[in-house]
Amino acid sequence: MTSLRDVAERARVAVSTASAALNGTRPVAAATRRRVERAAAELGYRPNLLARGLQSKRTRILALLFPAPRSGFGLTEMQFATGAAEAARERGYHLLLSPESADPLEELRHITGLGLVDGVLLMEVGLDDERPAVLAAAGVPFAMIGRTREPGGIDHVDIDFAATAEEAVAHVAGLGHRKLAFFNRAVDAHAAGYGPAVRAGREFERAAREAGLAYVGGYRPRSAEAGGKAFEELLGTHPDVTALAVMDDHAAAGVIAAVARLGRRIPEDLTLLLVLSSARVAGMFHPRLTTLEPPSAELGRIGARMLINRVQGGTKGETQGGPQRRLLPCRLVVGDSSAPPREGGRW
Amino acid sequence: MTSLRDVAERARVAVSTASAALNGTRPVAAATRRRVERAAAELGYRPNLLARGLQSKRTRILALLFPAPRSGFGLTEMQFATGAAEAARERGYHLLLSPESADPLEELRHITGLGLVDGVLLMEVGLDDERPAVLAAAGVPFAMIGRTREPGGIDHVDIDFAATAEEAVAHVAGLGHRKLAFFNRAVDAHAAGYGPAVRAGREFERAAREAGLAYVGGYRPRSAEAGGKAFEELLGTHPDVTALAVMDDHAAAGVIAAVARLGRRIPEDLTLLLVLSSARVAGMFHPRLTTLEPPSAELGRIGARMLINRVQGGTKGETQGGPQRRLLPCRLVVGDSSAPPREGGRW
DNA sequence: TTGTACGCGTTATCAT
DNA sequence: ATGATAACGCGTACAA
Repeated sequence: MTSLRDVAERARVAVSTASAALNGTRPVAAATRRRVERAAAELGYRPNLLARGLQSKRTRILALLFPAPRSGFGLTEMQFATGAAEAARERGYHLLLSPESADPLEELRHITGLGLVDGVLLMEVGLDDERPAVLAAAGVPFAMIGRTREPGGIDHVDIDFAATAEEAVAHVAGLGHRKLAFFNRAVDAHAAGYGPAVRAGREFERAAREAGLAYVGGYRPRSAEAGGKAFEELLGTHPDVTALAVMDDHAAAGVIAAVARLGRRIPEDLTLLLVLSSARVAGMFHPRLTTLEPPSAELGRIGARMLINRVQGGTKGETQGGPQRRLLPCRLVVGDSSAPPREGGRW
Repeated sequence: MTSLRDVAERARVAVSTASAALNGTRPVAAATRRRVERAAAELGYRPNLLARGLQSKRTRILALLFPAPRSGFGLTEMQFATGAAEAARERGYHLLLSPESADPLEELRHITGLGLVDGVLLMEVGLDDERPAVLAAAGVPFAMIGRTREPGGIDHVDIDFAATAEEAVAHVAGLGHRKLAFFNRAVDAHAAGYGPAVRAGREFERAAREAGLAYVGGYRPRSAEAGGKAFEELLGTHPDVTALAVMDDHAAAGVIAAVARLGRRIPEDLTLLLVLSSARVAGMFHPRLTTLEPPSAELGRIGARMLINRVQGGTKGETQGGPQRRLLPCRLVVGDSSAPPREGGRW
């Protein structure tokens, strides 16, 4: 391991001069700087992050608190990590993947107590998540992908459910549909406060009403079987439904199967929207489903950037001011499951 | 940040004694140790990883080199990361997610030059991957998830394609099928040396032959459309095919659509196997596909453990010996796409 | 403009 | 068994 000392020796300057020359932290004669830079290049010098961090109290390492993969945990959730890692690298930071154990709060205290990370990125934030309070109390910079019920002054980036629902409703209404049903994601017992489910449900209902569409909600199938069954129930009470948005991949598969069983077709008899899933997954269905794809990697990227802003704000005086908030709509990817309703068609 | 010095003062001992008491690195009187431990607990002391790493030359941080998510990059690949992160945490290590840039080799030199990580975990290893050589030359401990053409003495964990193919063939043959076709994964131009595709292709052919089954290979559809087209071509030359294994999710979707177009059914007219995909994805198809699911998280876990063994082997004298190698078969998850062939059925 | 000296928090070495 | 002290590699006052 070649150290700054080696570089200094080779350039015939003091270590502090070498440091200054490379970091530009104080005026250095042009000639000297060049000697140092050349020496550093020749030796392939890399500053030791540990030593630098020990001294400067900043490691340029961020932690992403990663929940244990539950069911319903898909590709999109995982892309938070890749997006965040990329954005971090672009700004000279590193991302630590911190899997959450049984006791997330203890995990949090652990990872922050080590002095290893400059800040923490939270994902899968529950409406009543306790982690923000712990972090705030500990004085650790953090940002959220997702948000609590009242994010207040906390930096966060989340899906813009209102805009997403509006776009979905506009798409459906534009095709001529008059009644929209929505199958929400099943809430795990412990995750009753799952933000996306709550917000999406609320916003779809609101958007439909504002667009003058009849709306049917309340279903939360968690499997293909449940999806098919929910759909049949729905037809029992609302045989005039012609459009359905589903927020669960498996439930959508069940709906497709149910439609086929009934001898009907998509999209002729039903316009089907897949909500919060990747176009990659939607493309595996037959027909290819119209999708509202969350900008997962982008959420991760922006979350990381917010956190870095916050971390640097402490010293550099940037972004010192108010909280950073950002809401991103899903992208509507129109597939082969969207079509105008049949004239006077009923189930 | 409460430091060891604070603990020492509170326990009225020297810093070195406090260190020894907590780490058991040298004999300490029971009473003294208890005083130190109590002081540490009361102060909520956490050793500073940076300082420890600076001194001991070991950071207990591993880097997972993460390729830029290409197409064909799915949930299973991402589970390497979560598995590795979990295993690392269980053994007191941390996992750094290192996205690969345009120049992977430079990336490698960068991440290893920082003195930040004790070792590197490689994934998506190409048959002629250059990274192992770079790491070996740099003297950086590493392990691979996947393997090069000749892994030689390099620690690695990979899918056992031979056993996987045998299990698939046995399943199909056990149902009474006499002819098996295999649609391999499309190879990206730059990834001509993609191990899983090469090995799976070879092993399926071998396993079929050894089981006395006729075999048709050579197809590499990369999309749903291509999958459907490939299937129709296949039927043109081999109308007696009754079983098909597909290693690409989208291609499988295309095959399902093509079967429906032809007015035939799965599994009655075709037994369809999805290879190297998650049961979660397979469950979204209709019918639910029989799957050969790779043990992705387990691969990640074992890879991380191997790496940790290797890293610690340097000092502790463990695992000093030969290379660690481990091959894990995929898990056969029988779905609704498997059935005996129709009597005398032809396409 | 440059060099010297100290400290970050820890472990390791050497006395005691 | 314990305490003082020297590193680890770097940044940063302060002195020159």
